[in-house]
Amino acid sequence: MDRCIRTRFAPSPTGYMHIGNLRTALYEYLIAKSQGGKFILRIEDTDQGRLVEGATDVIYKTLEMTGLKHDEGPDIGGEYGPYVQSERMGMYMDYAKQLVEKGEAYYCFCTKERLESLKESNAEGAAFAKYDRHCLGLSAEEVQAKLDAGEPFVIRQKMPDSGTTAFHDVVYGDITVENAELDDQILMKADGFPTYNFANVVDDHLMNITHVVRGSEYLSSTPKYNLLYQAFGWEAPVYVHLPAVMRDAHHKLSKRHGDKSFEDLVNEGYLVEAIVNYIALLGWSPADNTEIFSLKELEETFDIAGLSKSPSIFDIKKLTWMNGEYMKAMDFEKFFTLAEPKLAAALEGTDVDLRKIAALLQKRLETWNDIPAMVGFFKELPEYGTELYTHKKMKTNDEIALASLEAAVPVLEGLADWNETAIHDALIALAGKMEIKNGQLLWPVRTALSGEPTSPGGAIELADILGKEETLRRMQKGIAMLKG
RNA sequence: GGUCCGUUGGUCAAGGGGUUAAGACACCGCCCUUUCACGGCGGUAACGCGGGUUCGAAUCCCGCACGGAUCACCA
Repeated sequence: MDRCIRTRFAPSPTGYMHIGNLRTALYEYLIAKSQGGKFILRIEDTDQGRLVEGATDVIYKTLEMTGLKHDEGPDIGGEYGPYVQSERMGMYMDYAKQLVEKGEAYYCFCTKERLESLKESNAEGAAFAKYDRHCLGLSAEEVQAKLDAGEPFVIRQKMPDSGTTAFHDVVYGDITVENAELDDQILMKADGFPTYNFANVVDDHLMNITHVVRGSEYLSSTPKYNLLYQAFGWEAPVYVHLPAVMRDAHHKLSKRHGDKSFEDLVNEGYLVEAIVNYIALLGWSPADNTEIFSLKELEETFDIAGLSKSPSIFDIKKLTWMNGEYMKAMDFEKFFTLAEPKLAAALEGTDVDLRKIAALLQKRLETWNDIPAMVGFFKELPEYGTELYTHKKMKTNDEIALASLEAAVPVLEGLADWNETAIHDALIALAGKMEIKNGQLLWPVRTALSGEPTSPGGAIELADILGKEETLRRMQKGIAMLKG
């Protein structure tokens, strides 16, 4: 009678989608979907200080763009709502009181000042100070009296005095800690709101979450979570802790330190599919060596056993490579549709054939943002030096280049039809007649036409796209430079 | 500092007692080619250290080192 798997993505609305969070969402989605389960979105917006306008929209938009479609959430409802944590605030106190009645939690009236002094007297270089359970000994009458007097209070979880707590994590295996290490953590704050840990446990249980998937930074607080489930008499979820996504060996990826968010990558010209594919492989590997996966294929292939324990460094170079693979595999019409705005912007004011340029670009483009630099010369011939005409492999130098260009001009001038075939045939014939290698003729032409050391396409393609008039003009310019 | 976790090439990683220790990115070389790229072929490069257990250890055990996480009335 295994329950249907339910995972949840519980982001706080910060206004952008962190790559690490997106990967967590992806794995949560895949764990559920690979086994026919449900993926739930819960917005954790209780951090009043960090509220950002429009931030929840970023979350919806990202899930939509990436295809991580949730089955339940604030925007689409579901039978376990509300799905926005701030709307659930009324429900936690009752659960905390349940625990008090069961003797699993207790009221604490200690002032912040007392807690502070506790820490200081305890400090000894060590930043660790357990609560001394000062209020645990209060009798029911004493508690009631303080409550009646309106004294501010918190509710603390009563940890076991001895023994150990063990739990199993799907990624990290069995983990055991001494209960003596555990602090009587606060469940309900003096303002009547639950702490994050407490709200999480209650929410996850109420939403029937079967697999709690989160960053490994929660590994050390998981025993407390587990004890909470036990205190309630609830079945604990399956835990799946994920290693961090790093910027380098020492630092997690962090927006604050300039690392790119999901939307930054999209804005920099990366394809959503490639980003998803790449981050799927950051911390997970399939049974075989496949690397290119659509989301659908991931849903079919994903296996929790492929998750790794150690952190992985985000490598933009590999993402870039993968992005190029997606570009190449794309249907040309789709590629053109996506590339056209960038092309049009870069080549505004010219009448070159954008489709032809796009066709040349598709096999060599890695990100959309590379487009302007690659095609700028179509609009305007850049300043360049004649050293470009010397190319060892093509066996060219200034002298050969000049001869080639001077010979090519009249040939091209005489062409009635201006198309790739005509240009190709004319130039190849000319090279034959001149008894030089094709490259010795074509390299100088390509150079004169582009003014760049590299270009998306060779002499023939460039001449075709630039048109007869502009081609000849640029060749004359080259001739003048070589003579000068 | 206590506790927990981690450690295979520069990066992602497979491999979990016997392997020439996969594959991918990056890098380098060669081929193809009108440049670059694409594509093809090839190359450089790794089991943190020290002890055990074993006929045999990257793999199991114990130490150590290094790295990370955590120890809030933050989430």
